[in-house]
Amino acid sequence: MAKKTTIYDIAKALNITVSTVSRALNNISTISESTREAVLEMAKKMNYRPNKVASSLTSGKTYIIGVLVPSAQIQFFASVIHSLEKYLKSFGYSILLYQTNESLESEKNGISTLLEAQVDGIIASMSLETADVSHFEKVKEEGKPLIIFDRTHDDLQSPMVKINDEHAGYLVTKHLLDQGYKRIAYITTKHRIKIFKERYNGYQKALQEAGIAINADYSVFGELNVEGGYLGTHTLLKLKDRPDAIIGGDDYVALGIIKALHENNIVPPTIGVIGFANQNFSEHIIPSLSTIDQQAMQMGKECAKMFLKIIERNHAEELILEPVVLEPLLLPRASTKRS
Amino acid sequence: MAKKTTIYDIAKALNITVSTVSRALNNISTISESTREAVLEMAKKMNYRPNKVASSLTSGKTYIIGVLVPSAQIQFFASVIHSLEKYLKSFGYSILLYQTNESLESEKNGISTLLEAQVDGIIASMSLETADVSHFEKVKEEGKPLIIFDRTHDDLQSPMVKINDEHAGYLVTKHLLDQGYKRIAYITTKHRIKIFKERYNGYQKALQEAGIAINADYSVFGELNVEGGYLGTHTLLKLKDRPDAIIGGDDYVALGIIKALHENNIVPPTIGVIGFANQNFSEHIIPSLSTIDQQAMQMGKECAKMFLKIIERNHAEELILEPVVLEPLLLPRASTKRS
DNA sequence: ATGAAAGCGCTAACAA
DNA sequence: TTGTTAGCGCTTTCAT
Repeated sequence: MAKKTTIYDIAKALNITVSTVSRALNNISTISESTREAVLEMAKKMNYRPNKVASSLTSGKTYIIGVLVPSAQIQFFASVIHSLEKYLKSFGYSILLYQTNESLESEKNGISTLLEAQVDGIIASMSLETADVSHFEKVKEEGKPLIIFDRTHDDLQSPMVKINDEHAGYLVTKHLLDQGYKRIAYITTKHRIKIFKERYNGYQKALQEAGIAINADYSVFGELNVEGGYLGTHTLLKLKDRPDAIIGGDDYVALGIIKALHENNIVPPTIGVIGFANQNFSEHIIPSLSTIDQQAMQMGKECAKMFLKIIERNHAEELILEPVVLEPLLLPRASTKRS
Repeated sequence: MAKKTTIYDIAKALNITVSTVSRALNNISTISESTREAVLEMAKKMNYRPNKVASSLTSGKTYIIGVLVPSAQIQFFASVIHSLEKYLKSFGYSILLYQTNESLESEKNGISTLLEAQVDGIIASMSLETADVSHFEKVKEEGKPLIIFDRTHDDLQSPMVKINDEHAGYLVTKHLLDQGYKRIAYITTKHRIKIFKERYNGYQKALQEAGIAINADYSVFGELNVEGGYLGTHTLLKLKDRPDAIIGGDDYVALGIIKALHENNIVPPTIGVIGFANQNFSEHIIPSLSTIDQQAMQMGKECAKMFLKIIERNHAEELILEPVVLEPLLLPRASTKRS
């Protein structure tokens, strides 16, 4: 590979100076149309490709934004990433990805890595392990915008985008009650992440409103996956007073619930089953699974918009924006439909 | 935010020069243990954070590698991204993500964006639209490694990682034949992407081997999603000589097939159904879906390994590595099981 | 083992 | 409108 062309080469070829070339390339006001065109033409002719690293060093802006998530393999996060990248790209930003794999240690490293890469900001969702959040404070110490989405934390004051999880829990429970279910169980995670707690609160609230006493046996805390739903259901089926509906902490849990019920020759909605997250399979399994849409795409877009808004008024650090709270969407389907 | 500490500040504080600090920080051989420790201590004390942008400018390495995929929302790609990031991270690399959304135009922009960001290499899978591949050549012109995975292209000579798709198609068909199915249909995409063609070739090959004539009516070309499978199945069910098994171009197509069968009160394996991709729901739906595992995680890891290998011997451009071809894995499950 | 000094490619005052 | 000139923070010869 021949040595790469720089603005110096263009300047030399045109007998002008680098600053003029720079101005032409960046389309800065005070430049004559003729030289601008000449520069652009020569740039193309010489196969010039701007070096963003160099420009970042001087300007202090990389146009890269760090995205820190538990895992790109979790569909919800994949959708948020998709949406973030798609939207931010149109504003000239790229996405530097870091996965924590639900580890606090890795999360700390992630913050460091992204900061060292001089990202212009970080959009993050916490790992399940995260209790202490001081590593996130470092982002703000560097004066860079930090936006937290979905998995938030009380100790961290920061702009955030989330969904109304309590309402999600409420909606789900209310829906089951409306369908005539009375003994409603809930299989969820033992983790202390706020959103799961809030959903659970919504569940309790709906039951209380309906004047139904909360049966402790109906709350099962396990893993948030197919296995968790499966095992939890077996526990529930052993009860003298079996539930007539089960809420899964997410759609995978719900899948496990359906599987376990099936083994006992029970097909929803005989026992109603509902999940959270609207995974792309949920609509298509048989019976189709009732669930809550968490608006991952919308969430990505809102994060991006928030980031851009903060970047615009460049005294980011000071102002704490109001959290954006998206409304969960109930998707009633066959698995809860009593006709 | 106070001005950030640089190696200059550390040098001044310790009354040594920046070069010494740099050496200490980078753990370069010719440094006395005592000064190394002193530097490290002072660095910590002064809250020093290295600026990778600056070091990239001099060293010419960013330790960022560009990942260009159709969409992070497609689970296969999400898994590859997950795997890539996870593995490469342990070697000090970060991932800059670019999605083409199946658009050629966007793919070209992606290559430019990544190159301008001075990535150390690009790992890519082509968009469905991609016929001409000249934009990929630019990566190599800059002397940077380009690794193509899964969706490859005949015109592009480059290190690649793929799976044996013809064999995947063969395996699927052979499995159905072994289960006693005879009239095997195939619902796939009209797109000319190589992998789909190859799978189809495998299907034909297996039928030929079994001495079964290929019935043109049994090949349906539609969209590669649930809807495609659903519509395709309705077409197939109208045939006088109905198929007794249907292969779906991927697991979503298979989901659509099952859905359509269900509406006609047919439950697999009465008509056998099998897919490709082993989506994470496939194992858990009822009946569980037979499919092919495409080893997304493995593919990510192989790409990463290949990249590292090329980077090591730094005369990358010259050598074309042998393609890594992963073997597809048949996962026979209930949807095809004739007992 | 350490220091001095020249850049990497670009931006952004300040001058002209 | 264009040119001059410092850097940005770090790496890396070449000296010492």
